[in-house]
Amino acid sequence: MINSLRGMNDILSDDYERFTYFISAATKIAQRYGFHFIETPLLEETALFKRSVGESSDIVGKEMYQFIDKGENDVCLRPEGTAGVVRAFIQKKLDRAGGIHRFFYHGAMFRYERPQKGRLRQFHQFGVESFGVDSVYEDASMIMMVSDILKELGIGYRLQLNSLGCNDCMPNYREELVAFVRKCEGGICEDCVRRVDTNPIRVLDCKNGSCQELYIGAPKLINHLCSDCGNDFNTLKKILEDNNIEYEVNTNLVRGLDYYSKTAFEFVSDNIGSQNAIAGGGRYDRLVEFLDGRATPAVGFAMGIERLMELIVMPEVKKDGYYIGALDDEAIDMIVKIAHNKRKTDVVAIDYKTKNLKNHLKAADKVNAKYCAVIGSNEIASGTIWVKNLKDKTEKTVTLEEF
RNA sequence: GUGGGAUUAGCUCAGUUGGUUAGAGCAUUGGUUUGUGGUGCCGAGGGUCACGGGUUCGAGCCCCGCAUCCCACCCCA
Repeated sequence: MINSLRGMNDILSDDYERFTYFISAATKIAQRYGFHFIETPLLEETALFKRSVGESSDIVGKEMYQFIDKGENDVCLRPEGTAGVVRAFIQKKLDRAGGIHRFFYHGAMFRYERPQKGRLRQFHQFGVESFGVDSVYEDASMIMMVSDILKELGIGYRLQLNSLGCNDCMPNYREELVAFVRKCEGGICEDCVRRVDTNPIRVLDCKNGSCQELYIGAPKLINHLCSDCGNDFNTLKKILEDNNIEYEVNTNLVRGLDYYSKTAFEFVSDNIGSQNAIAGGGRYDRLVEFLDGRATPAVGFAMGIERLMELIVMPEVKKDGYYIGALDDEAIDMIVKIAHNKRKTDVVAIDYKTKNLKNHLKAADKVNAKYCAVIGSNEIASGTIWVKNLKDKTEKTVTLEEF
């Protein structure tokens, strides 16, 4: 027997119901915010991710499905969605066109990681990207959109907020932090030693207790923001407060992808295990230029659909459509024909075998039909069909034309 | 990539110190004396005990390997 590859799931039955329910709810809300759908390829040139996500990140450094195709191109399955959207944005010359462009997307992403709960090798994200708006109000609007989507789905969350600073303030801070951590060397764990070189801000997030003690006096980025970044961060907090969105400032919050600057946020859930980030995003004003486009401010977020599916509170399934059954063999051909006609407008389940009325009613319940319609010898003789409303339990006999 | 746990029917799980024919609930399916259900009653089907080796007279149970899932690290959505 051939099984699916490790970390790659089939989505069907109840899972599929949840999956599509999420997509339709998120799509509806993204459209209310003025976003339009974009579909980009699953396969892209590897260089796209090396330049955008960054080679120092784990995602690009060790988790990509990368290979050389038959045309000798170095390609990989996309590990995230933003890079492809930005590439499309530039390729279609929308950066030159100017103005505001807002997109949403959803689809499969691929990362070669060790699977665990909430972490798959092929997983699905829903994301949005907004180009051309440098106002922090757009950042706030992203957060409001995530909040609206989660609310629509009945999902509780905690919102964590941080500012990563910009080109003016971040590099100085980074140097200061690296200098501080280097003084602690000897006392810190192996991971932190490595992080100093790869992604120094991550040391602040270390789960090792003894490292944390050493970092108590570490410089905080939030205190080193330039006036622009500081003002924007304060404005953002005020907008969220005005709109009744609770947040906590987490000065250790870092996005794992290199392209983020200024606003960074993450929505976490306490109910799905250690892989608890259900949505994350932020501003990436430098990325378009970095990928050879004309400098364009941008902000976006992505949500992990599989992680959210566990948390979605599904609406109650309503009884719908018809079940049509035959009490006598002679009626079978009749119900097939009736069902064929009825299916022009309604969901219709039929049984090809005769049953007694009791079993037909049972079967109608099983498929969650609203009406159970049955034809037996009485109905054949009079050219009628017996119909029972399974919800209010009323029943009537109508002519076939009326049905 | 590192460490730990699990794997028995479609699903959730029992299975005694290694001993005849591996069980339950739910689900499926049939019937329930002549046309009223979702919640009665009776029956039936369904298992190479994940896979591959080993120990033993004998393995679902013990040992080794392997795969997958789960948990933590790591990373992130």
